Amino acid sequence: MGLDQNQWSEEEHDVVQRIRKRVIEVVGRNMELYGVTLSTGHLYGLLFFADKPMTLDDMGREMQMSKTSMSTGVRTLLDLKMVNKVWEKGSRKDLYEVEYDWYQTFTDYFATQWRRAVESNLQALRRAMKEIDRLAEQPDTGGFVAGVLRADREKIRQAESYYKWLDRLIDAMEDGEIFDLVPREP
Amino acid sequence: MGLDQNQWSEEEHDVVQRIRKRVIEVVGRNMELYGVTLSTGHLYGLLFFADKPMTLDDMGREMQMSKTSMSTGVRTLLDLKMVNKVWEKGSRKDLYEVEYDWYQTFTDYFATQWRRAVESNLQALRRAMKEIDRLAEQPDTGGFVAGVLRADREKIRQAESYYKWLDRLIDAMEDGEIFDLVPREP
DNA sequence: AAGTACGTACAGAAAAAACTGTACAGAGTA
DNA sequence: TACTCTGTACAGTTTTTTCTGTACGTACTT
Repeated sequence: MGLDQNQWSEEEHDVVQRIRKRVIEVVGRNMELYGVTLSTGHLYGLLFFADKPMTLDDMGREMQMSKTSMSTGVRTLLDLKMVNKVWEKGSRKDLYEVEYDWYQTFTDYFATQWRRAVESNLQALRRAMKEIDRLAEQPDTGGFVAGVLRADREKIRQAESYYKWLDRLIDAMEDGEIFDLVPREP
Repeated sequence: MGLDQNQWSEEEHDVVQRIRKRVIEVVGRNMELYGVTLSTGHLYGLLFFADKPMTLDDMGREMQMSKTSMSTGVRTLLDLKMVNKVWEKGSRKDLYEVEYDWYQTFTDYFATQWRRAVESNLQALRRAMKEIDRLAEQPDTGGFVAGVLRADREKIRQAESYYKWLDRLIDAMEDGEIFDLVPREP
C-alpha cells in the first residue's frame, strides 16, 4: 500500500492486507446504500486504510484498474464529500484521502442528496396541488371528477406533510442538532 | 386508471392523468435514493394515485410493461414495505396498494436497509479489530508494523463509534422516538 | 518557448441489469 | 378429479452502466 520500503516484510504486509481486505469488502458492498458502485465502494475502502493520501496512479495500481476509472470514482466520492483533495507541496499529482469523520460524511450525504430529492418532490407536489385546485374550481367539473380530485388532493397533502418533516430532519442533520437529539455517546 | 366506466369524460380523465403523471415522474425519479429502478419508482407513483388497489394486470396495462416486470417490481416494493398486499374477497388476483403513511415508509426503510448494513459493517470491524490485536500481541511483530496496526486500530475504533451512533439513530427511527425529537408538526 | 506530466473527455468494448415471453407449479373452482 | 387462472422461475434479448485506451487541454518545469 505504497510502502515499498523494506520496513516490513512481505509476510507482514500480506497479513495486514488480508485483514484490511475483508473490511474493505464489507464496507464497499454496503456503500451501495449511498448509491455508489461496488468498485467505487472498494476504492473508498482502499483509501480508508491508506497510510497516506493517494494519487490516481496509486489507486489504479492497487485496484488493478485504469486511471480513468479511478478518476471518475474519485470524483463520485468527492461529490459525496466522502473523499477530500489534499495538497502536498512537492507533488504535482493530486492527492486524495477519505473524510475520516463519518458522522460528517453521513450528515453531508443527507444534506445534499436527500435535500435535493425533497425539494424537487415538494415542488412537484405543490405544482400539482395548484393545478388540482384550478381544475376543481371550474364550474363544469362533474361530481365524479370532483371526488377524484378530492382524493388526489388529500394524498398530496399527506405527502407534503411528510416532506416538510423530512426537511426538518435534514435540517437537524445539516446543522448538527441531530447530535443533541441522538448523542454521539449514549 | 381502472375507471373505464363513463363516469368522467375522456377529456377529464386525460387532464387528471397529466397532472398525476408529472408527480409520478418526479417521485419515481427521486426514488432512486431508495435504490430502486426508475421504472419501479414509476410503478410506485402509479400505485400512489391509483383510486383502488391494483392487480399485476392492471399495472402492466397502465405501465405498458410485462406482467413479469410488474411482479418483480411489486416484490421489490413489498420488500421495502412501500407497498402492501391487500385482500379482497371475490378476486382471485393479488391486489396491491401503496403504504400511504410515508413517515412509516421512511422509518421502515431505515430499520431494514440501514440496519442490515450497520450490522454487517460492525461485525466486520470487530472481527478485524480482534485480528489486529492478536497480531499486535505477537512477540515477533516489528516496530514498524506495530505502528501500522496502531493506525488501523484507531481508524476502526472511530468507525465503530460512528456505527454505534447510527445504530441508535436507527433505533429512534424504528421505535418512533424520532418523532419526539423531530416532531411531525413543527 | 519547448517539453513533460497530469487529469479527464470521449468513443468503443465489456459487463451488468432490466425487461420479456414461455412454461409451469400451485391454488381455486366445478 | 379435471379444469382454469394466477404469479413467478428461467432463459434469452435489449438496454444501461461500467470500464478501458487514446487523445488532448492545461499547468508546471526548464
